[in-house]
Amino acid sequence: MESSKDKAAREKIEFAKDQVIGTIAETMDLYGVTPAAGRLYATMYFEDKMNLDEMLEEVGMTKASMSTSVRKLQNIGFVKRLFTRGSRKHTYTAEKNFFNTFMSFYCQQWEREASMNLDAVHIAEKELAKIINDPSIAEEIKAEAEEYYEMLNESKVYYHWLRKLAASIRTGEIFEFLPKENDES
Amino acid sequence: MESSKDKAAREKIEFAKDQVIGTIAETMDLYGVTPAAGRLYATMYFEDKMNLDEMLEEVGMTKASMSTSVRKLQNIGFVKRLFTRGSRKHTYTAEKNFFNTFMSFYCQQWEREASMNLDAVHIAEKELAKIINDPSIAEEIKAEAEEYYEMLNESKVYYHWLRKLAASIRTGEIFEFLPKENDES
DNA sequence: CACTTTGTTAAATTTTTTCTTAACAAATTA
DNA sequence: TAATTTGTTAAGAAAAAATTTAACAAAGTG
Repeated sequence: MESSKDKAAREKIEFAKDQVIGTIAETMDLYGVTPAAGRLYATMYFEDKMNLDEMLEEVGMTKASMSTSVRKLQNIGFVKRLFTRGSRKHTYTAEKNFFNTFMSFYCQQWEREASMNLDAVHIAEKELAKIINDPSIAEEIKAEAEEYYEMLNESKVYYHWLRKLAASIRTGEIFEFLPKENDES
Repeated sequence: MESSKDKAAREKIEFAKDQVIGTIAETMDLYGVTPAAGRLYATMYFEDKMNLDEMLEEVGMTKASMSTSVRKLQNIGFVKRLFTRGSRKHTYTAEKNFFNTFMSFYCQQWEREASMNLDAVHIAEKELAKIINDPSIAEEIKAEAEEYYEMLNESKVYYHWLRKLAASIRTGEIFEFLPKENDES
């Protein structure tokens, strides 16, 4: 039989894990996921791999909820499906390297922001250019169109920068400028 | 009287603005704000300055809603209060430089993520260290504690990197590595 | 200092989101 | 191929969030 010291130690380990699981789950709202998905990822962080039945056991929610949560986590790159042959159950594993989850999530997010807004800016600029280049339009109106055109043109600098940032994170180039370091400071 | 060409031009300008307002409002969910706050910021983006009454006029929502929205936008650095003397009304202006809104929002967010998780990691590591350094505990349990300790220690590299990233954005250093550029590409 | 205007907050309502129940589809096994 | 297991999806229930109404507080004005 296990000594009472060992039992206490196991409890300490669970306490330590729960501490981290709690904050990860809490901060997962930053990644736009539901509480269920947040708790699931935080739980999986300490597990090698899990299938749906283990998830509902550990997290204490329904299978449907785990199914949708795990798919959401896959979409943002926090969880990967493992292809295990000879088993009906699907197994998943959490991405435990936070640099990878960071990259996956923010690059996706920034790409969405940049492309959506650039699309809108292009459409708007085309309309404004028509006005600016039409000699028969009143000067006052043209001036307004020019002002907005200049604003939108300026905003493109930002969206292109956002894409460059995403690219340099994806390629890992950014770590030449901002290295991953072990030391505190 | 204004010519019909000029009227059409004004409409074109409104169309162009609405195109951009629409997508900004739509992508504002990335910044964790309510639809009301999103629409408000998008509207303010094309205005020099606004007071609450102008906001509810333009956005078409209640004064209470504008009041809470504008405060939320202030918190994340998207809107600033202007101190106008000699008027009872509060006036606000939108931050129109997206580099500044980016900086303000993400630095705040990343600081929250880093500090919350580092706190939890420190607490957890202290517990785990007790087990690792206790000679009377079973090896199997110690091994587990060591495994988790190593994971958590590794995760600190990420959180420190996140803070460095935030710092280099705040100081503007990052633009030496990733310059703001005017050209497409 | 009473009066008016402006902005905030709390309570109630509406809307949206999240989660569960339950029916269904897909895949595996016997 | 029938039976069983597993995972998904749609519909409904529960919970949470956003917005409005309305009461209140704060600040400026006459």
